[in-house]
Amino acid sequence: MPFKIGELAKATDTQAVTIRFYEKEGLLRQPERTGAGYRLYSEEDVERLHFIRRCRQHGMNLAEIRELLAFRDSPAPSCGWIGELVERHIAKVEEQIASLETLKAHLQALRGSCSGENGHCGIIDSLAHGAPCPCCEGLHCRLERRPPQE
Amino acid sequence: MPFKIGELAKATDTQAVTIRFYEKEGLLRQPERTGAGYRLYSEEDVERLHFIRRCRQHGMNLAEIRELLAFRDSPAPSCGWIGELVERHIAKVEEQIASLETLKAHLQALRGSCSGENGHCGIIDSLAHGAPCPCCEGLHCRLERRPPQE
DNA sequence: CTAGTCCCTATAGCGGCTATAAGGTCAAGC
DNA sequence: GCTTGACCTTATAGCCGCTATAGGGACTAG
Repeated sequence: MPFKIGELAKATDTQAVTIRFYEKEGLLRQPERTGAGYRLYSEEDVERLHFIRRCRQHGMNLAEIRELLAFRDSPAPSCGWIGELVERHIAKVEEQIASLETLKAHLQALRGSCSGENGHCGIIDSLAHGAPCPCCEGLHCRLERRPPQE
Repeated sequence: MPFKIGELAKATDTQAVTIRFYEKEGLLRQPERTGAGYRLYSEEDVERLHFIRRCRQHGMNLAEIRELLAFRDSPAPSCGWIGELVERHIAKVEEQIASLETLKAHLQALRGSCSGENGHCGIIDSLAHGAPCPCCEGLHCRLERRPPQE
């Protein structure tokens, strides 16, 4: 009945390396091993990894996920703080959206600042001398730290 | 008239380490040095660094900035591709916004899924068994890769 | 002459993976 | 039995754009 890492990977749409990474990070338990040293998983692991991946899809970081897993592993009677965690999360997402909207407006203005004529680029000029982008005074909005895999 | 790295840092709201990093990356030239080895900068460097920081604020990565600087350093007659770069950039920002809006909706649904009663958390349940967040099938939306400095 | 502020280089770390190297294991087909 | 190929293992380095740390030198004011 137990299965190897490739199957867990397929079932959860996660790369095997990532699974081993989660194990090293303590998000997944150390699994049983076959005689040859292959990791062996069960349905329970599928569920746990699903949980982790859902959390990642919701933009939670590994520290937050660790907290949630700890709760899941030993449920306390009150879970109000989980709602609060989600709440805080929503607030962060809203901030990001607002920041990106401002950025977009600024980029649109930038795009319009060059006529493409007389061997001189207004965009370059604006970038050198124009007003700073108001969206992210402290360089908060780091887009594209990694490009979406294409 | 030339000034040291601290002054350049202050003038452009950039950390000295970051300036040295840009130099290593080839975005800033190797500056003159004092007898003691201190870097010496001019107004031109302020302008160039300003340019770089503006680009960063607009969410451009260092590779894109390198392209723009190359153009700035040796202006060609036609600069249509710069407009296109900005255009592509706007498209990416719009994608991000859309992705975040979907995420937000999903988080709000999640928040509503727990009554906080009978020692059992609906949010945890939804995360383990609910539908995946549609916003980022391939985990495209990596929020918070670095938290905004606080 | 000391304290404090600036500057220098070099190296490691952040998050969440991804990629690469170099090899072991197992089943199927010849 | 022997090869081929798909799978598994560990270990290490790299991605990006910095940030932090260690360990030191230079310069100024009191």
